[in-house]
Amino acid sequence: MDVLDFVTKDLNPPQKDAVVTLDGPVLILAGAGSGKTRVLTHRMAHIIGQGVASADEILCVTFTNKAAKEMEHRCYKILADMGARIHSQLWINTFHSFCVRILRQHITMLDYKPFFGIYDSSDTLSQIKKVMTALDINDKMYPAKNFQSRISQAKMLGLTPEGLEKSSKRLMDQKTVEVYKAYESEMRKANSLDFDDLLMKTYELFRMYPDLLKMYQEKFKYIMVDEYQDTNHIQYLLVQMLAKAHRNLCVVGDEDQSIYSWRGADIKNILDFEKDFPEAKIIKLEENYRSTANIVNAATAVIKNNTERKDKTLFTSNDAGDKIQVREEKNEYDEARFVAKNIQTMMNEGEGTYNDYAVFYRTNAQSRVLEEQLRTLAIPYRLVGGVRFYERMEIKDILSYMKLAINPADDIALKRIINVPARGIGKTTIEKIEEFASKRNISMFEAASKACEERIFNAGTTGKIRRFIELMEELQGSAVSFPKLSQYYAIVLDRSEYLLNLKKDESPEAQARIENLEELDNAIAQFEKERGDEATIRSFLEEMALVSDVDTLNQEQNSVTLMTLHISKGLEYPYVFVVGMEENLFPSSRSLDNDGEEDVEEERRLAYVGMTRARKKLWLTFTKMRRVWGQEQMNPPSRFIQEIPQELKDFKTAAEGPRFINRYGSSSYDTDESSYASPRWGSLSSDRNKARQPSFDDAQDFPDYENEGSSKAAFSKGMRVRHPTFGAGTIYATEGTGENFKVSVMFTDNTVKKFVVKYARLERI
DNA sequence: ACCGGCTCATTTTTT
DNA sequence: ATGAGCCGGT
Repeated sequence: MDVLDFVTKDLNPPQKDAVVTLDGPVLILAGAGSGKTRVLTHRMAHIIGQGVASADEILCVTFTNKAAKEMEHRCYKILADMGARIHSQLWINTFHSFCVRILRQHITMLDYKPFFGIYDSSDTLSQIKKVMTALDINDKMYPAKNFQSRISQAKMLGLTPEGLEKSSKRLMDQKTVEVYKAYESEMRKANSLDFDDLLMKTYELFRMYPDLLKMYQEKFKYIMVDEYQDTNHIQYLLVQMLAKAHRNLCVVGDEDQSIYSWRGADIKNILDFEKDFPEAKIIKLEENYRSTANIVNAATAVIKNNTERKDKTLFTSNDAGDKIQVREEKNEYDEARFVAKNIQTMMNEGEGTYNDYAVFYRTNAQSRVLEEQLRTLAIPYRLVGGVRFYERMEIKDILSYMKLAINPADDIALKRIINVPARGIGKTTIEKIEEFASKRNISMFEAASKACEERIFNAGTTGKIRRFIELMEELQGSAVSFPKLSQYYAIVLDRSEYLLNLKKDESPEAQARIENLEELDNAIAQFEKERGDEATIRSFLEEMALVSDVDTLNQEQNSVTLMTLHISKGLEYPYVFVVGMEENLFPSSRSLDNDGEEDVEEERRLAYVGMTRARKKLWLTFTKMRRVWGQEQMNPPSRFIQEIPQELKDFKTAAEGPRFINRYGSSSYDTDESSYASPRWGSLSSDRNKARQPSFDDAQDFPDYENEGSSKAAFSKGMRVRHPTFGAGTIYATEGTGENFKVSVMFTDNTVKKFVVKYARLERI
């Protein structure tokens, strides 16, 4: 069988079209359950199988590690089935891991040291607090969280501090600019990047070095972006930038499943794709293979109420199946019991396994009651989301030891562990070190060491600090001499006396922490197994920063899944309960506040996402009364329930008193209360890696790229230069020699950028 | 340096 | 209702 037959067999016509159309921009509007991943993987296999491009000339970007892994797995599988040989690695990444991959190679061109650290949002927040202290900004009047989100928003728009300054004139923004600037310079000192930086710096890199960009533009002959409706502006810019040379950009998404505008996703990116690429081919995948007809039709009816969407209608040839079960209960306890009882009953009737059931809710707080009721009926469940593994205190602590050992400039890591476990180095001492460090413009680690030499502290304190420094120096040494990650982990646990301290403590919390550290040990073992020689301390830290949940790695117990509607995207279950379908909860009251219809539309998309997760049967429940923040509230049933056509739903109530029956116009409410009337129950490596990866310098594909600019006439202070992206400017500082010769240029708009002359296309003017 | 009580906020979550 | 984070007292 030839490649074409192989990759298109068992596909419907639009799917086939999507797999076959390789050249030019393609927009695939993929409805829920329409076989999107299948199309993407087959398309990749098609490209590789036909030999149009090799595996490493295709860039595929997704949003979550999970999606990337799944895609990679399926892609390798079909390639193997096809008998295709792959000679290089596939570039299936999340946006962030793609950027890390680029930056790991080229970040020195942005004047960072090669092994930058990655800060998660809590590290970022600490950093912002640190900066605010230095700037003497009151945390009460200006909460650090606000700055964090503003800075993040700016970065998602691709705005540097200077860019932000120009773009806005409002008062608070002036402060934001100030904090942003200082934050930026602190991050540079710490040689670390936050999540937004990963995207932003990559964008900057490509803007500063057009030749480098060109190399990647030419390398990636085909680009595919999954979940395009969730891209934010900087991601959009990156994609546009990379796709420029070949214009072989294929984006896949569903505007009806855009539920992340509140974190910067811009639905316009998908809605306006045809404006960006007028020659784009539009392919709609509208046939749903997942759900019963009743579910598909109900979801379709709901989403039809949105105005901001493309013309796309989901259909299915599946059986009608059961009607949507709409259920009213008295309060959230009864609602939870209804869910638990139904699962129990169905399980007793032999309907699937616990894994087949999922319960979705709008807010995390709703999970508690559900958990109680499931426990009461001894139904195993697992909660997805909530506190993430790597965000747990003990995990972050130990990782901070490792981070600091590798990057002594990481002040945030140092502050985290200098007195954990307690070493008698108190708040005052830490503040003094911090002050000392900022005065001399050195890292806190250096400052601590200098402070000891210069007898800044009394003998006792000096001794304590000395011991900490010695510990860290030892760990720095071990990082080199014990290259095996698992060994190193054991050393850190031991030498830091972290584990010892927990073992002394006999509280159940300490016990749980020890278990988590064991879990981390397992994760490390797993990581070593997967990566082999590449399982270095650095690659592990990177993995921990970029991979969300270790929990999902192991346990495969049979249990009911509880999660928010947001997390449910991309998943499917035979039996789904969506609870709390009430106005002001879902749609949330916030979305109703501003009378903008936009916000409600996003909630509606969320409802659509939730409903379309169900394969066989869907329950939607609401309550007459619910306790929210200690207050009893009565809310009418969600508009989304009412938007489902009468004939598709089966309404029952177990709540006495006035009913919302008229809102439904439903006549059927044989309450079936008997079974629920019972009284309520009780409460309830660096160098080795370098050698392996082809570095920027030996990019043989682009011979002229290398030579260009490298031997240009010397640049010196005061010289006027022109940069292809930023225009004219003046050199006001130079540093380094030979390959490392760098110049700082101030452009006409007062922005300053530092270039590696060898790679920047600077022209004298 | 540590603990305990107080205030406050509280959609949604990835990386 | 609940938990996290902060301030102030010991």
